[in-house]
Amino acid sequence: MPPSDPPPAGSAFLLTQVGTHAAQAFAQRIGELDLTPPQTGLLRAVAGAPGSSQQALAELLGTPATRLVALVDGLEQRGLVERRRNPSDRRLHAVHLTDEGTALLADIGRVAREHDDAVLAALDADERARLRELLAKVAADQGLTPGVHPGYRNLR
Amino acid sequence: MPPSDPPPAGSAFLLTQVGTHAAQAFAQRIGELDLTPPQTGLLRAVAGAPGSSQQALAELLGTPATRLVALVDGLEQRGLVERRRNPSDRRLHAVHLTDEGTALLADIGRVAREHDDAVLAALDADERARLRELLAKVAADQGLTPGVHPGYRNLR
DNA sequence: TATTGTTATACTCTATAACTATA
DNA sequence: TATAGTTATAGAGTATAACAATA
Repeated sequence: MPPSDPPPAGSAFLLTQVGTHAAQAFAQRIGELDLTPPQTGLLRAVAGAPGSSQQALAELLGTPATRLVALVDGLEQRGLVERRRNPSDRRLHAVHLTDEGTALLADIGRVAREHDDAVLAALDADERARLRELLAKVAADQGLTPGVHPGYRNLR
Repeated sequence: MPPSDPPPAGSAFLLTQVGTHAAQAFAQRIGELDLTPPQTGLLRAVAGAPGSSQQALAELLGTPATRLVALVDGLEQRGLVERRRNPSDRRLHAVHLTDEGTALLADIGRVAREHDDAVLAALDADERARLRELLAKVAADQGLTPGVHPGYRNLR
């Protein structure tokens, strides 16, 4: 008998299973801040490239511009981001974090670290580092943009 | 400078990112067989426990019974599964694979292996085994049912 | 009265297409 | 005529609740 049988459903199934679980757990946890995962991703994107146009953000996240409008609407109504018109090209809406948005981003970071610890509770520091290495290798090979969740991608 | 900085977004983010990508890639691939991921999961569940009632399947997958009705409907119309009434308790509908369903399951296995290879192309055999180990450890700790995708779970 | 399965309905999320304003 | 953003509309997927059949 070989030392270990081939996995019943494949490693990628395990990856999907655990990844989906992690996504659901994060959604629940970030819900405590009254945020959805897409909103959180947008806040992060704006923080990483302040003043981007909505077109640029849509391009970065890989989502239709129309979806971005609704997302920005929600965050703007809550005072987390603001649209600023560009005087030299009044078609553009530059999106910026407000002070409140910046403050919330710190809370998001804290929640994300708690989430990280909870999901990876079974692994020690070395194992987490090893997992991160392996996943980073796969992510790079698969052409994933660092920090951008593929849930925005238009698949049709 | 320390040997490695803490990850910018956390390892669990990477897990979610890669896991979501894997799920999307699988959805696309299994679409070639005119199946959705939920349908695929149900076919596997029926294969693993033939003759289960719809209630039992719903319980196993963690989904409302009403959703199962629609899923079984779709697969039954395509001749992949069949409902058999239990003569001793005519409320129950035992779900079984048809011959066609069994044949399709073999195709699903082939597609799943191709998917596995494509997603994990960046890793050699040892690395894949290590990744599988780490993910299995996390999955067990997080209480995930082996072989059952958490996408069915009712979260509200 | 309890349980299995079904149907009816509504809600959320997202995409496609038409529209407005600026250039 | 082209581009940024918006609004209107429709579709897929899923949940909740009411219902029918059987026990």
